[in-house]
Amino acid sequence: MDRTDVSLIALRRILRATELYGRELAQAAGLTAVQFRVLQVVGEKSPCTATAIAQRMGVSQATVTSLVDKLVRQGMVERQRSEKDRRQTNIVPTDKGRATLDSAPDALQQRYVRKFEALEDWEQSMLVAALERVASMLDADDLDASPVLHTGDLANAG
Amino acid sequence: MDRTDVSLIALRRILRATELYGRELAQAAGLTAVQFRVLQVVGEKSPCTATAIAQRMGVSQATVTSLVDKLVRQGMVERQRSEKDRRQTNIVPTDKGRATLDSAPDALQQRYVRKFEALEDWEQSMLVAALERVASMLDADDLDASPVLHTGDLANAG
DNA sequence: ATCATTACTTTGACGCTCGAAGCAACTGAG
DNA sequence: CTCAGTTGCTTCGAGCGTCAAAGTAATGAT
Repeated sequence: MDRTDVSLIALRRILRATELYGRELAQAAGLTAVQFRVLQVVGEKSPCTATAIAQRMGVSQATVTSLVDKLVRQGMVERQRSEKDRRQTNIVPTDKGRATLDSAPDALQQRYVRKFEALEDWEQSMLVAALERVASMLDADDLDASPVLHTGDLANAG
Repeated sequence: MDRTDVSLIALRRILRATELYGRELAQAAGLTAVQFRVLQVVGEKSPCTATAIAQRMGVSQATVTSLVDKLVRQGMVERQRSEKDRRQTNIVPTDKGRATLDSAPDALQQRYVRKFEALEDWEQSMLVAALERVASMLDADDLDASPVLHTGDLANAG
């Protein structure tokens, strides 16, 4: 087993961990992974249009509509007709939605952040350099990326 | 933006890249990401039972049955009753299935492998150490991990 | 023989995803 | 002002992935 394989295995462990994390998270919140992800996006930038969410998540508008429907039905978010442009619908989290976000276990990300911040300064630098290196080795061109871990569809967890 | 955020963003880029890769790959092969993943697993360990695939992929047997059905319908794999234990069904790739595997673009992994192997010795060591570090920061307990990149369901890519 | 276990398939239900088509509102050219 | 084009979102219809539960078949232990 050469080093290339070892590095691929480590990558796979990373993917796997985030995948499982998504399911865990969703289950704990009573939502699916993707629904939770929408809630996260809405929570980050509160007056948030459907199109913005779609672009952010890399899915179609139709998909967002369906996801938002479900979140509305569960009282997590609300639709509000925009005053400026009445074609737009702003999607805002309800109190319940915010509470869900705050109380989400966030086990994985928390664990990661805690461990990361416990590292020595030079170790942090090394990890950042390595991760960015790997990222650039993997992706051709780039897109927005926010400091929020999530697992995409992966997750069509049923 | 502190270093923790930077590291999270890099992680997200990695996840995103592998996610997109899965779709690309699948589309090129005329299969979905998950179907292709099954084919990969079958290709790796050829006499392969449904249960083995299910465990390897972290899904239920029922799901594997449904996925294998689709691969059979497309002539990618065959079911063969085991001689030893006639409850078991061995799933083996057909010639077409092997051809599909061989000719799969494998763009991302190829790109990664090529770049990784072009690195200096010490750089490889550094990356491996960093990736394993991150992996251990993310996953609590571990499971099998093979040197094959993929994106799980995540993705229920439709 | 019989009962429990194992391996797989079937069934029914749900979630995610999309493209296409539709509706409502805005915008710009004339 | 008006009409055509564009934009933002929703609805509809369809396919895929996923699972739990129930069913079938074969093995194994007693």
